[in-house]
Amino acid sequence: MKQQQFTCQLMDWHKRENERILPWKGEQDPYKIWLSEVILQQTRAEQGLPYYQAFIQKYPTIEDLAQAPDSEVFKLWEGLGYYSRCKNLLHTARYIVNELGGKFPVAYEAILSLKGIGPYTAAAISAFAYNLPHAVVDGNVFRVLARCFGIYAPVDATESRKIFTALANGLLDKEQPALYNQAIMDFGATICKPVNPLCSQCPQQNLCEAYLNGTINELPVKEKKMAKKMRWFTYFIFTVDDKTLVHQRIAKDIWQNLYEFYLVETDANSNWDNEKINEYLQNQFSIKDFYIKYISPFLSQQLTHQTIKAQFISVQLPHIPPMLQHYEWMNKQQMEQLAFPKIINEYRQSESFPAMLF
DNA sequence: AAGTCGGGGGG
DNA sequence: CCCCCAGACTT
Repeated sequence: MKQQQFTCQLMDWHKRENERILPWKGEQDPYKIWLSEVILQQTRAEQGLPYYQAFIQKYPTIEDLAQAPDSEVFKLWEGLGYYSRCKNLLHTARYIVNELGGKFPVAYEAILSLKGIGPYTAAAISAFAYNLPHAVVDGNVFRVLARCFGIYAPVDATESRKIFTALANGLLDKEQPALYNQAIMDFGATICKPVNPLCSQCPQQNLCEAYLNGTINELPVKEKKMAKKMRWFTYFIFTVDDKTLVHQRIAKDIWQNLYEFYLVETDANSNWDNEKINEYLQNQFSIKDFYIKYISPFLSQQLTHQTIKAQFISVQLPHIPPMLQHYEWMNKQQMEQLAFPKIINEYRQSESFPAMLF
């Protein structure tokens, strides 16, 4: 039976050749498992590793996390991306502490119902923390199964999930679900890699459809290709004495809950010269008495589905204009507590080393 | 079912 | 430059 052979060869590889070491491997505390899995959603292990360690050190228990202020947790998450994960993490920590007496749910369905926990993370926690027989289906598993079993169903189609999940659960070693799940993900990450997989040293050579048919580069199949948008951000950095205007992003858009400066988004690369800035400040805020300290060129940041071009215009004001009073004005020390998008931090860093300016 | 949400690393 | 990553949520 091919399925049993796959599992047998996978477990054998795991026990004898898998040398991948990560701090959450073998962990059984559901809180730590949960934290690591959320951090690792759509994130490479190497990228998430320092964040995991920082979170565990600062919040050793779920009670510690639940009691922490939002801003502090977002600051710790800063730079990791997909910030709704952080919001849901806090929400669920507080829910478990306040409504469930701090006891992490044990049943798969109960775990799945928590905010920020989907099918993958629920299976991972069930298996790693409680050794329950649920197979994880992540990007690694999609790829490994598509190749080994020659599955051409597109992995990014909702309907295909059922096929892969059913197959994954059929392959699961039900005597040791935690070990099996760890094995298949490590295998996908180190041997059956997305590009240039190490087929020459692969333990599944004898049964891998893609390898035997020479179709490794065709699998897995993806069908969606998202168009990229270009967005032009002009940030006004308004300062009055030692205070700077900041604003928390609340709209349904990128970087929700993070902070930024005063933003003007335009359709195209509009040229903000002195004259246009004068006109804008007078018309919008009735500001006349100001000093333009610096106009930066556009910095660029690539996101998955959009390219951000951001420009920074530093404007010193004699006093806080009435029309900008409802914004937050913070000094340097206060600003250090806030989480900013990467492109803003890049500018802020260059700002503190004027010699390095572009 | 399709769109949206970041940032880093590798080819 | 493009693709992918220990996915989940919203519409």
